[in-house]
Amino acid sequence: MEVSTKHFRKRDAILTYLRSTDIHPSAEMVFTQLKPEIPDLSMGTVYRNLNLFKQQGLAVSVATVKGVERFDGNTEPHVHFICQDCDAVIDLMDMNVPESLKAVAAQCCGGQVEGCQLSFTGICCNCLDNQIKGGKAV
Amino acid sequence: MEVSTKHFRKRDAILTYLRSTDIHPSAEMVFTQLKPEIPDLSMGTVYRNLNLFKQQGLAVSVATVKGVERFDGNTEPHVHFICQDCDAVIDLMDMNVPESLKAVAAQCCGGQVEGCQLSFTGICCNCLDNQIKGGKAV
DNA sequence: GTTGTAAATAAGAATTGTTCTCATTTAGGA
DNA sequence: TCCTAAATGAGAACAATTCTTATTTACAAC
Repeated sequence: MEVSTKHFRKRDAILTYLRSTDIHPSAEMVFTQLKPEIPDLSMGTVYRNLNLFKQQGLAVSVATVKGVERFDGNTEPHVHFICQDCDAVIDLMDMNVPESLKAVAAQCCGGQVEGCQLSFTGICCNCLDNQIKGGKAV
Repeated sequence: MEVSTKHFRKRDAILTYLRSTDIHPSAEMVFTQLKPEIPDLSMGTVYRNLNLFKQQGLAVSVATVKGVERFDGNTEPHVHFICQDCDAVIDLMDMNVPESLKAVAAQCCGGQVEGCQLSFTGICCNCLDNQIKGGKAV
């Protein structure tokens, strides 16, 4: 009872993982996650398929954190919080970007607006806790 | 009538250029711009000082476009438009991020919000024009 | 002036994230 | 079985960035 043919097993595994997680993984995080169950997976395949998903609109690049691109299988535009300490990329699902802004942006620049991205940076609650409990002076 | 001592001439030149332009240059763009007037400038110095400015809050990193970090000497939070065709990063000065959003974000994630970034992607007016005039099919 | 010290720098090596190349495997049709 | 096109692994190649080291510079103490 195979869900996917052998031919696309890796591609499917990458997309499935991307859709199942909310950690907004980098290519390497995807690789590390899937390697144990797919021992002959290679980084090339991960990058190749992530880029393919971007082209096809099955995934988006949500941020570049310390030089590393982060991906999201949730292509609905939503807001992110990026922790400067642990590099976590966290969904702020309760917030949404005012749809009206896109129209305003188009007017401002006179061009054709296709996407928008709102993200906050700071220290996430976990890292805040650790800083206090661990006595790590800020 | 030297504005800066010889010791800081390069650092100052980089910051001055960064503040004088609105093209949101990459490290290489800064280098290329200043090299003619400062022939012995090196890329190491550009990167070193850009990172220093970021730490000191004199500059910010506004985006990573096709793997290349882009800088801004204007540290006031404002909105950007990124052209997917020519990689231009353009200020949308008429728009501003609702200050209230930051508070909402802090509530959402329970962490400490320090900055926020709103950017739109699409095709800028120049590239739109070129596509039409040049007859380049999309 | 000379000496000493710390910061700034140039040059290029090293590192790292990403893309490319090419030989191999696989699927599916003729 | 043969053929073709797509997917892949492995590692080379590439590009952006950081690191290393020797040199230069400013400036203060002598």
